[in-house]
Amino acid sequence: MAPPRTSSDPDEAAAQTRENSRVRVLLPLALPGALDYRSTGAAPAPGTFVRVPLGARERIGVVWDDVPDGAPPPPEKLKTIIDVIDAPPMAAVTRRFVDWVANYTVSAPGAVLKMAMSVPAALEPQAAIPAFAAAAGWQPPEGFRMTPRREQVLHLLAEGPPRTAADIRAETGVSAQVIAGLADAGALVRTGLAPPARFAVPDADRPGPTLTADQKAAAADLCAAIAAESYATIVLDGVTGSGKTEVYFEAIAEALRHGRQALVLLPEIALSAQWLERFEARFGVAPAAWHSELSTAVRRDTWRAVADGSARVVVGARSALFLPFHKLGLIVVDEEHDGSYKQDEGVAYNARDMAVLRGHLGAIPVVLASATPSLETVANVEWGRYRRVHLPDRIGAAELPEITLVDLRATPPARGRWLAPPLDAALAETLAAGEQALLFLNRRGYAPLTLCRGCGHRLECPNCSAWLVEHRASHRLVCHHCGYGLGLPPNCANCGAEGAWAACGPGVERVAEEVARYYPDARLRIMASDTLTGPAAIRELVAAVTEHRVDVLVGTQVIAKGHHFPLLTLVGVIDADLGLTGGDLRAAERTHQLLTQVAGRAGRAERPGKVLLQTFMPEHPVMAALARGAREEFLGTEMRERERAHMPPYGRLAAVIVSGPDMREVDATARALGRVRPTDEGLTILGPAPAALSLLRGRHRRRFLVKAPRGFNLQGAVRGWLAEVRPGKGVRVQVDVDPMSFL
DNA sequence: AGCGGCTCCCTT
DNA sequence: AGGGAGCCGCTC
Repeated sequence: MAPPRTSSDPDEAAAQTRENSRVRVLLPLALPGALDYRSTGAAPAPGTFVRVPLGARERIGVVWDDVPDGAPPPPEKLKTIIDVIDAPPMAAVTRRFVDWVANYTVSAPGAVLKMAMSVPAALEPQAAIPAFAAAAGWQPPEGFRMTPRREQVLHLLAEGPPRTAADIRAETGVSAQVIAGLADAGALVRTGLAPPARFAVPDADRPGPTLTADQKAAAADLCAAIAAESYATIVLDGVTGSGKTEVYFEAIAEALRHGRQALVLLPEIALSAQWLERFEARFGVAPAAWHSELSTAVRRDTWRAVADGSARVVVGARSALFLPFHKLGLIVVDEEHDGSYKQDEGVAYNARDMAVLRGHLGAIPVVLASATPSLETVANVEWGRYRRVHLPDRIGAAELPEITLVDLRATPPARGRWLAPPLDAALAETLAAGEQALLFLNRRGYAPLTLCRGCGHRLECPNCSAWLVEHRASHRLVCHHCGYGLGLPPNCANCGAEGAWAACGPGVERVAEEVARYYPDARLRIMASDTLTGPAAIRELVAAVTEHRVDVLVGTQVIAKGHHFPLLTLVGVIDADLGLTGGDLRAAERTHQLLTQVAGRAGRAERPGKVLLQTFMPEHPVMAALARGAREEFLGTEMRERERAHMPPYGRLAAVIVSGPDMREVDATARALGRVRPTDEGLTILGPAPAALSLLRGRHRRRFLVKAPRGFNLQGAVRGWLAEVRPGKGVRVQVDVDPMSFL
């Protein structure tokens, strides 16, 4: 390695360092930080995508602008950047976002970068479409015959831009031979055309549905925030059926008028057929969609279109947050309370909170929409961090449905049935009136537990501490955590009894069986995530319900999400207590949200809706609040409870999960962590304790819960703590900042 | 996350 | 000695 050349000329010295400079490159791998490379020639600017050698292979990374951590590697270790990728560089705001998310979630920046580089194919050179252009200054050579057809083609191309052979033929009617002949004569040159835009521009000024006075006021409020072009988080808090979607559509329209892109996050994009219809009704075209089921070609084109700004509105699942927006002007998080915004595997992040962070970094407004805002969001409004825009009423003549509790102790269902007499009667009445009913049970399959009548042996998953759920339609017993499945064994493995299996408890299939038996004429459908595979199936079912080809819909929580069925007047909740068991501190909040959303499916048009909640504990605060429509009261009580326990949003929480295939190794690592737990003032570390699922996918799990006051550097403390212990063989230590479950 | 390189243990 | 399988640790 040649020593740095000393020079008396400062300019020359500067040129020298630039020409052989050290460049930080972040790779989309779970490495602890960026790596240093040498660049021949001028150092590429931060954000540039570069191909670099890594061990024996090559990877594409991004030139990063962070400061070296620890001692930089000696110059002789540096390898040289192979080449610069010809793609728009990663924007500074995206780079900062990656760093912030990594920091917040206590994960490797490269692991976050991987989410922001999820489409490697988008960085490859874009294939141009072959086309012809008129050759500049071409003169007919000796012996060239200028036929009318040839002249026609030359005239066309002299006037306009290059065209494909197919376009030339379509516009002139000449044959392929004419074009080839002109190309041979040098009159036309082959060139490349950029592929046509995949996404049409939504029309912001297309007249949409007429808004109510409340909606107009709320929309004006959001539009003012867009026009300010600065950060703000606005909570769009409106009851189910109040038309929140149409309100934030106006904010999207305003962002479009300002030449900006808009991003809408939905909890489950695959289930949002109705949302897409409403978008098209308002803007005339479909938005760009982003979710896991896109084909690779669509994914690549969408990524590029987001990067070059031609995709103006993107609707997507949480991963859409990491798309390379060119000029983002608005983020909407619809159903912000929804648990599916939380990613649990890999980088554990909550897309709602990271959306707020992204808005902050990009100086753009963020809209959090919900009929049942999370306690965190309610608290942030109270503390003045978020602003609230309220829609108190349903639109049109629709009223919020009346919610009645069915006390299962006073009026239990008949033996072998799940519908108690009051719900059964209401269902009969609804069907007689020619209206639709929805029976809600948040449990897939036929029965959640199968046991042997002979010895009480339970069928459990070998890889998880969970029962196998019977799915009668597919004749299988399935683990809902790892996917393990088997057919029902003929004999009990424990006592050998034959055919002595007893199905315990109901799932949606079993409720549907009961409806089919007692209401043989009712047209019945089941809606659950495992019975509806793919957007087409969902679209079909939604259409069937909307067109009244279905009388009774039995479903899990997938039905709670935003569907609008005008003829649906009865909602029956089979087991309202289901989410309250287990003692999680968030259980009451989650149950209140879920049941409010489910109840909100009833009576969304002219006909009034009715909701019956079957419960063993009608006096429970959640049930009482639902029955009285006392949301604010419930939130107040719940908030005081959290404050008393120093739990979120009044305290900060992180879960540390230690997992591995060998229980002794897991326990050894957990105990080692326990011994060196930090003792900072204000910090409490509980554990190690068996995690909620102490065995999951063949891995034993132990868990710590780290509690800290608001404003405490929780991530710093956790990072420092974990760095002190080397995990045992096969053991992984994962951090979940702001866990959804407090258990 | 991969991949080389290491060890360990089995085979011949 | 030869060689394959699993695991550890490095990657600028």
